[in-house]
Order: sequence, then C-alpha cells, then structure tokens
Amino acid sequence: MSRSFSIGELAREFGVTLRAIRHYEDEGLLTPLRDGQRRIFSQRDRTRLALVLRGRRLGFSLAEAKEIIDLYAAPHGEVGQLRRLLGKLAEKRTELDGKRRDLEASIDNMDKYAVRCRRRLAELEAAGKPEDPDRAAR
Amino acid sequence: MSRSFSIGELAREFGVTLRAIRHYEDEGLLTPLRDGQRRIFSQRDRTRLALVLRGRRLGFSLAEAKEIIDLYAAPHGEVGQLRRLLGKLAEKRTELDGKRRDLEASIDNMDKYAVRCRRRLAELEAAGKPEDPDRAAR
DNA sequence: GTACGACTTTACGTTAACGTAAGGGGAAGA
DNA sequence: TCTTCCCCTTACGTTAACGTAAAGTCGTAC
Repeated sequence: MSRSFSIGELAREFGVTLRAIRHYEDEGLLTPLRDGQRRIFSQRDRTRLALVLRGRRLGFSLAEAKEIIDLYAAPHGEVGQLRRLLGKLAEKRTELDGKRRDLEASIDNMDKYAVRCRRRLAELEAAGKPEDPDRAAR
Repeated sequence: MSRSFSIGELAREFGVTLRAIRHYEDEGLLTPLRDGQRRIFSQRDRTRLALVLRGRRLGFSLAEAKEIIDLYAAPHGEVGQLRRLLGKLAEKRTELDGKRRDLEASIDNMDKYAVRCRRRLAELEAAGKPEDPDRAAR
C-alpha cells in the first residue's frame, strides 16, 4: 500500500497552488479519490502532477501534456493498440526532438555571445585600467 | 544595404499571422521602419522574429523572450555594462539549462517506455501469430 | 476609372490557465 | 464551546496572446 497525499502536501512539494491542482483535476489530468469531500491523491497522481508541471515548463499546454501523459497509461492489451501507441509515441518524440533542436540552438547562440562578451571585457580591462585595484589585488 | 521585408513576407516565411507580428511590435519585440504607413522590416527584425518564435516554442512568454533577446542588443560600451550583461546572461543560461534537463528527462522517459512497448509487441506477435504473414514475408 | 491585393488602424472578442473572493464543513486542540 | 486549520464548492475576475471584424489607404493591373 503506497502512500497517499493531501492536496496541500502536493501543493507544497511542487510549489503550486491548491487552485492549480484542482484545475488540473477539472481538466482530467489528475483523478484523486475522495474521503468524503477531501481529495486523496495517489502516488500515481503525484507522478502525473510532476509530469504535468514538467510539460508546462517545456511550453506544452495542459491539453498537450495530457495527450502525452495519457500515452503512459494507454492499454497495452492488443497488438493493434500497441502499434497505434508506438505510432503516437514516435509523433511526440519528434516534437520533443524539435524542441531539443530549438533549445540547443538557443544555448549555443547564447554561449557564443557570452564568449564574445568576455573577450571584449578582457580587452576593456586590459586597455582602460592597467592599474585596476581590484585586478591588482588578486 | 541588406534586404528588407514586408509584413506579409515575414508572415509567410515564418507561418504566423499579420496580427501576431503587429502584436510583437506592440510589445516592443520588433521595431520596423515605415514607408508611409507600411511597415518595413529589417534583417535585424527578421532575426528577432525568429528568436521570438523559437522562444515561444520553448515556452517563454513574450516578455521573457524580449528580456533575453534584448540582451543581444545591450550596450557593450563600459566595463560595468558588460559585467551586468554577463551576469544576466549567466542567469538566463541557467534557466535554459533547467529546460534542457527537463527535456532530456522527458525524452529519456519516453524512449525507455517505447522500448518496453516494442518488446511487449514482439512478444505478442511471437506468441499470438507464429504464422504472421507480414513477419514471414521478410 | 475601377477593381484588386496588400497593407493600415481601431476596437471588441476569445481562449487557456489559473487567481481570488465568499461562504461552508469537519476534526482537533485550548 | 470556541477557535484554528485544512479542506471544500461556486463563481466571477484576470492576464497573455493573439483572433476577428470593420472600414480606410495605396499602388497597380485591367
């Protein structure tokens, strides 16, 4: 019997509001049980919440996140289902790869720019203040 | 004298609407010149537009995208400016690294899951249809 | 000269993802 | 018993990022 969580616990752990979590439930991303009125989140819900938030940080909408996450819960019973699942996985994988290219390009870009800036800074420091006290103190 | 572009050209090239581009101008992300009323976009605007869209795909808001992109146009004159610029670059770089971790984790996750699915599929095919015509034809 | 086609402004509308406020329930501790 | 938490529902509000509609301006092709 694995642990269960209150909405407050999850909110604190992941740094989100109660409202947000309830909203994710409304959107079908989480499906907590109930103890009376209170929501009881399972370990599975906790994992799904983590995936939702990661998706959001990567720029996916809740609907897109749901699409992806739901693949991990799709039925594996029949060969046909498995084939379709693998197809969709490949689709999403391509999308992730696109983001990866975008991200690598952004990082590359920024790193190269930073190198130029540092070089320029070194030049300015060497030229402008050969007597720079901070530098001399080292 | 490098080329210039009409709003329609850029919209077509990047697959966005005129409205979106105008909106980016409203938000200060693009600063086209004018020929009468018509907007004239420079090569620089075109580059910035590309950066905006890449940022959006990575889940940045327009404001965040602007912050980053504007770093590339920040003044390099004085040592102090350069130091602050390098500081902010490091900040943004950290953010990008976070996204990279998220993205790698997502990809990893999905790839591992796909492997399990393929294995399962192979099992099902081997067990269920030893006489599978597709498989036999190979 | 008029009919496009590409562009303009102004302005209201829409959608997603929550924020926020109001009012209530139940358990636990002083 | 009263207060304090922690949770609940309902419902209206907000913000970002555009969409969309209406009406006008220009240059050019017919």
